[in-house]
Amino acid sequence: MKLEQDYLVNFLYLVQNVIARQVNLAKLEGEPREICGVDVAYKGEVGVAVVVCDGENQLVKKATGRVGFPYIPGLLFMREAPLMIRALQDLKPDLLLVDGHGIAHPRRSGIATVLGVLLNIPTIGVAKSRLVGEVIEENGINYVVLNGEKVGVKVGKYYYSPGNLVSLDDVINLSRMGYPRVLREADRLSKVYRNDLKLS
DNA sequence: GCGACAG
DNA sequence: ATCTTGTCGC
Repeated sequence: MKLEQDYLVNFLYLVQNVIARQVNLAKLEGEPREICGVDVAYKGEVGVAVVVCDGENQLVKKATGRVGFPYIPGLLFMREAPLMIRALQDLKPDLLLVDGHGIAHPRRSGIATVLGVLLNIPTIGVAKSRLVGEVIEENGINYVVLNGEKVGVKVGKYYYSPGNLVSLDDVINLSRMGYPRVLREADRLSKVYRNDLKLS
């Protein structure tokens, strides 16, 4: 599968626009009790999604499967969201951190937003590099501005943006706590399981 | 046409 | 993301 300029891309853009319209940027209410992080590692065409959670009972869940969709900037969700959803299974975290952007996206529909809307849970996107927007400093905060609107913040080398059911302030608060442990663990474990793959 | 472009 | 050697700095 190597689509490039297909009608499928336009269709997926339409899907993202519909999802973006469902986003709710209301402030998170109360302290999230269970916070999870999700990431994916690959071994060729096979992907391993890992979810790591903090809270009452810490837990790790994973899902493995062949990934048939290619990586296309702006359509990352098509490549990784399916496996991430499988790894999450019936989990309903109070907050899910996703490796990638939220509304700091061309159509305000990054993978964190897609997961947040589809699963109807609070999500925040944490990316290692910029996809869109410009970074503008204001009152000591480096905002990611898109079309004149603040859609996220940059702290160090990381970009944080709302996925769904969280406010920009919630995102700023999280960004001030350093790179999330659950994400670092999800990243580490996904690679561990990836390496243990074609063996045991 | 050219450059940019999450993972 | 993944591949992949050596090198710079704390």
